[in-house]
Amino acid sequence: MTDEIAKQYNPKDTEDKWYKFWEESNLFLAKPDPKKKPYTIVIPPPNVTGILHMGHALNNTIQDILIRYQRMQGFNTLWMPGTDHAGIATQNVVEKSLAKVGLKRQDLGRDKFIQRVWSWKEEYGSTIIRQLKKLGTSCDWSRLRFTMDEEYSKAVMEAFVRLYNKGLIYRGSYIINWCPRCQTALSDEEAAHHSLQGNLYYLKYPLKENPNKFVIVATTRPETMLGDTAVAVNPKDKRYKLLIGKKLNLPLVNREIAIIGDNMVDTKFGTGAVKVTPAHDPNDYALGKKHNLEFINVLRADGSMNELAGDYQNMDRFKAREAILEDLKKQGLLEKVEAHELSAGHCYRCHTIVEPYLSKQWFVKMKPLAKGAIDAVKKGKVNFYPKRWSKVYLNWMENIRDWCISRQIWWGHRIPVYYCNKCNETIVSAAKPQNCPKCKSNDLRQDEDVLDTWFSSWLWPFATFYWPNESKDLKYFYPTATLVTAPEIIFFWVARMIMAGLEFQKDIPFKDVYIHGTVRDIEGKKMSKSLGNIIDPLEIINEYGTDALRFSLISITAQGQDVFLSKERFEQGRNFANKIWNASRFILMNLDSTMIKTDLCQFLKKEELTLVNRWILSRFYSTLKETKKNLDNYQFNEAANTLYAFFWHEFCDWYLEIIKHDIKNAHNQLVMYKILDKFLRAMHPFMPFITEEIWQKLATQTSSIMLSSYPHIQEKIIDKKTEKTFSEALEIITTIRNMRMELDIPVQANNLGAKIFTTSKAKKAMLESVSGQIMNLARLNKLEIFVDFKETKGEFVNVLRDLHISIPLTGVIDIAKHEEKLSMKIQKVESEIKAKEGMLAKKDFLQRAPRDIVENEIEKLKNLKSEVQKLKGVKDGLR
RNA sequence: GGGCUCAUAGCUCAGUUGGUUAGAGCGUUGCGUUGACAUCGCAAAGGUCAGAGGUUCAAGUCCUCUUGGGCCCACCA
Repeated sequence: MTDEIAKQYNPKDTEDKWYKFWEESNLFLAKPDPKKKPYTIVIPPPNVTGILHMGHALNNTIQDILIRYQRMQGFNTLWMPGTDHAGIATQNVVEKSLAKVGLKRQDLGRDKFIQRVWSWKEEYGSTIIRQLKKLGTSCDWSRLRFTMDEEYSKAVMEAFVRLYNKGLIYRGSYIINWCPRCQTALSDEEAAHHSLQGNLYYLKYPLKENPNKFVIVATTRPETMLGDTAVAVNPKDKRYKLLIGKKLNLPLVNREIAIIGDNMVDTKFGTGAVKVTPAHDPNDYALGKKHNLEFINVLRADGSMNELAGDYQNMDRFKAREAILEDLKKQGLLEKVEAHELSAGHCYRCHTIVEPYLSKQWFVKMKPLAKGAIDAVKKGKVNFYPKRWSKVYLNWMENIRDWCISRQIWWGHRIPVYYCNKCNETIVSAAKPQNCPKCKSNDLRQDEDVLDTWFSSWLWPFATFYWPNESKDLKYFYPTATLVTAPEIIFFWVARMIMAGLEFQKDIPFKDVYIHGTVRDIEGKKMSKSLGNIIDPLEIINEYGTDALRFSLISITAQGQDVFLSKERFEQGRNFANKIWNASRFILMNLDSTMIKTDLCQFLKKEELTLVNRWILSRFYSTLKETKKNLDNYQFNEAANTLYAFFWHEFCDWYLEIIKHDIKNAHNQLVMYKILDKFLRAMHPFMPFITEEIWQKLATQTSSIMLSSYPHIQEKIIDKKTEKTFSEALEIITTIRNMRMELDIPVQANNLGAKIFTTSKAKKAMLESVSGQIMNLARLNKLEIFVDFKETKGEFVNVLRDLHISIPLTGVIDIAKHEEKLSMKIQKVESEIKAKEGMLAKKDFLQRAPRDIVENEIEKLKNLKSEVQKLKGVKDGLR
């Protein structure tokens, strides 16, 4: 065939070329076809601001493996791609670039700013898509979606209106998580709790009736005291019982506040008296509602103190904290300060400490939506892999709280709610209404807020098919097969998609959820820019190739386990690619083109294959069976490593080395070609580029390996007996090689004769059938096989289980060393014998263990005993 | 406070219904290059499977506890 194949595999020569070919040949395209079964995956849409990191690389490699595997298995596969508008993140990026020229978004105004974001998106938003293509992902790019597309936005509006009309969306004033930097509300999930070292401050509030007496309260956020409207104690607490109903004088602001009693107060924490700030703490909010307290908000949206904060007005909340403590101290009202570990919510976008903040927001009632989503997982309609995540999911679902969906930013889906400026009527409508249905005025204004980004992403599995239109595609491809994602977005996204699917499509969005691990650095730290421990996938692709990246990543990803990465890890993938390359190169250089047209089955009807070929074919199909089983169970590392071990250590190290000496033999020609062909197909989902490149060099039936079928398991060809016989021959070869080493006999000297002594005629015949291979690889010029062991002077004898193996004793041998080796082996075997004897002496074992296990053990004991005897004989013969 | 997860060779990790002699990659040591591959080959060394108890004929694998990492959830002011 071709004789101009490079000695080393160079990914750069192949990757972009084949990707372009696949795309231009429309091989990723999917159309509904009633004759075929669909297999759909929707991509977790990366943020438009995203740049490819290892998490993406892992996530998308797994999806691509599934898609390519199922495509080759004959499914009508669709991998739906797209990007997410990522409201806060994208707005932040554009605001930053504005800040560089000294502008704020308010300077532009809403419409101009949004235009700016769109043009930013046009320019940079497809970066991540280009990068995904470098990974080899076989998405149907003709369907690329964006969560802010017109059609998609319609779906978002529709979902809002439907939920509102069902009474599942409401507006109200509640304590929400507020990010003072982004100046927007966040959902509970977007406020990530991290513990931090803070203080517990003990403040003294004087009693009104006797300013020399105090109630001491403990707080971690002293600045909120400006908004205190009560102090609460537990009515059962003897210390404070009598004070309930009395008044305190709130320091610094000189406001009168009451002491109230409530069972919620923990008598053991702090002093047992708690300051109540209903506008700045969720607990206090509840108390405020219950006891009809005043709600005094002392903060502005940007985290500075407002006009109600008196002297502290305009100070940042943390500056105000210091000032207030200073003043209290001066007045002798700071009792003490204790170090205290606390946990505070942090904005998941900018990591600023969020403020519990009272404001008017839109919410989704979650309990009614959660019900079906809980059942779906409990009844196994949706399955998590690994299973344990279903517990995490259920625990969250069962304690679900309402979802704050309004954001005070500009980039996003504007809430489809309009207010009449005349009569104050609220109108909820997907499209802007002409006039107020109540007073007919056309003076309407739209709600200023936009929706949480996740309020659009939760519709992803069906909104990408233009829901609410009942498209053919939606009917055909929904529900999808598998969702592949990371654990941190189970709540954000997975759970909500299940709820949305059941609510709007009346069906689950996907059957399986595969949760992979987090990619970490070698010290177990999460990879992040700020830590500077990032391994850039594009750099790895550049240096080692995409297939190397994909293979290495997959081979170390045990199901759902975190991945610890160092750069060297990718050498394994590169080396493997090179190994595949060179083995293929060898085969191509030696392949007789007439042979490859022969059909294996036809050939097998006429002839029985030689042993070595029966062996490798059996090994291949055993490997394939294992691989498919692993893939079907989402055990990607096992699948990859099974193929790796077969190809490298069985096919290359043994098989090719054996047939090398007789490569033109028809059997060898046929089998090496068939196995390479089938191996490439089995490997293709993992390493798409190199497999295509080699496939194209083989004479092929189809234009792309992508269009070929995944190999089918040929159960009839799996022959465990042959596998066993052959592996024994391989062990004999290793033993003889070791003996040569011990005697320092050079491999090149092809003048060594060996003898094998066995114990039965049957075994002799079996060994004779593989004697050619043994001679070949042990570099022997003569091999004699006998039934009974006869000691011969001047021979170097070793024992392999029930066999004696001997070669002429040339030169000097270190008898003492060899004796020691034998002794150690004898010791080991004897201890095994002892263990087996103990086991077999137990009645319980004989009675309760399955018969085949018992028989197996008896057989083993017999063999061990005979082995130890032989070993002893050889040892005695040494002197 | 609740939950999850990890501890197996020098290092990073596999080991899924309990049943041969616990595996891989890297690293280490020795040998090897006149045509598949040094991104290679042949071989070797290296493990009380964190500790204690239990279930079982049989435990790296199941149960309980202990120790030490990591993670998630939670309105402890």
